[in-house]
Amino acid sequence: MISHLDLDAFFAAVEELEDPSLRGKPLVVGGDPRSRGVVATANYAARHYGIRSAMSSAEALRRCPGVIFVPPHMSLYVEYSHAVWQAVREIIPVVEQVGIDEGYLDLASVDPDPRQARALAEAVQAAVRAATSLSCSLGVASCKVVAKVASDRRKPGGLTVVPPGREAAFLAPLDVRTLPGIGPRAEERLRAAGVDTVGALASLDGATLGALIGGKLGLMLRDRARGIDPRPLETSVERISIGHEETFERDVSDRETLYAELQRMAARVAARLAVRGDAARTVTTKVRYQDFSIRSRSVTLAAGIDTADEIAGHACALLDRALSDRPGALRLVGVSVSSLEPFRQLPLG
DNA sequence: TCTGGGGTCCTTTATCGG
DNA sequence: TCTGCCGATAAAGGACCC
Repeated sequence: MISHLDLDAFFAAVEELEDPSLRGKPLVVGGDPRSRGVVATANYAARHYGIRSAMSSAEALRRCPGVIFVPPHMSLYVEYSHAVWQAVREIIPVVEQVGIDEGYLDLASVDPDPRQARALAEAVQAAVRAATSLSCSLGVASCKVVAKVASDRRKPGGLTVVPPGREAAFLAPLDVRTLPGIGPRAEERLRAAGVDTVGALASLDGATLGALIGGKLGLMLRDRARGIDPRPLETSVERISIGHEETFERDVSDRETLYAELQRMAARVAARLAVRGDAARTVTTKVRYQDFSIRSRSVTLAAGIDTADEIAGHACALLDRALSDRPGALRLVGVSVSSLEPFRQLPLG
C-alpha cells in the first residue's frame, strides 16, 4: 500500500506557527495585492471567503478586505519541510517527495499487510504533528493516483483509506476535475461532452477519448480514472532544468532594460548550476506579452556552459530572436537552462 | 491594474541524413 | 537525379502541477 501525504495550507500554517497573532485570522501568503501578485496559499479562515490558491491577490483583497498578506519566506518553509520529512522517514523510510509539501510513502516497505496501512498512516500523522506542530492529510491506497485523490478528501487533518479492490468505486462519483491530470482545458472539453464525473471518464470509449483529450494522454487518464496507475515510487529524481523568471510591475519594451534583467537572472541560474557542479547545453529565453501569451526561443550547444556571461549572452540573443518574430512590450522575461551534465575540468596531462 | 514562479511532460513541427 | 519515406533530434508550444 501507498500513502500520499499533503501538508495542510503549508505556507500559511508555517506563518501562523511563527507568529501566533495571525492564528485563526484570514491569511494569505503570496504577492502584493497592489501589484501583480497572486495567492500562493490561503489559510482556512481565508478560504472561508472563497479565497483560493492562484487567485490574484487583488481579487483576494476584494473578497475579504480584512485579509492579512504575508510575503513568502521560502527558506523558512524549506526548514520546516526538512523537519517533516525527517519525521516521516523515521517511520516510513521509503518515500518519494514531490515538491515541498507533499509526497508518497511506501507503507508496504514497512509492513506488506494492507490491514496495517491505516495504523502506519496514523503514526505518520502523529509524528509530523509532534515534530513540527503541522497538520497533514493522508490518503492510503494501492496506487499513487488513488492515494493522492484520497488525501484530498478530508482536509485538513484527514485520513482516507481506500481498500484494495475499491479503487474504481471510490473514484467514480467524484467530480472529473479532481482527477490529477485533468486541468482547466480538459475539464472544459469533457464537460461539453457531458462527462462530469471520474466514473463517466472511466467508461469512455477510445475514439471519444482521442477526440476529447488526445490518444495517449486520454488512455492514460482513463486508466487513472479506473484506479489503474502502475507508476512506481521514484525515490531519487535528478533535476532536468533550472530557471528564473520575473514579471515586471509594468510592461517593458526597452531592450537595454530587458538585457539587464536577463543578465541578472542568468547570474542566479549560473550560481545554482555552480552549487551542483553542473554545466548546461541548452539555454531557453521565455517572454510573456501583454496579452499573456508566451513565446520561447532556445539553443542547444555542442558543449556545456556554466558562467553567467555565457548564459546571458545566449539568453539576450534569443530574446532578440523572439522579439523580431513577435515585437511588443513584455510583462515577463525568464531564462532557463537544461540538458544538464556534470561539469568536468579538462584532465591534466 | 485580472492572471507568480518554480518546474515536468507530451505533442507537433521542422530539419537533416540516409 | 528526383522524390518519398523513415528515424532521430531539436525547437516550440501547450497543459498541468504545487
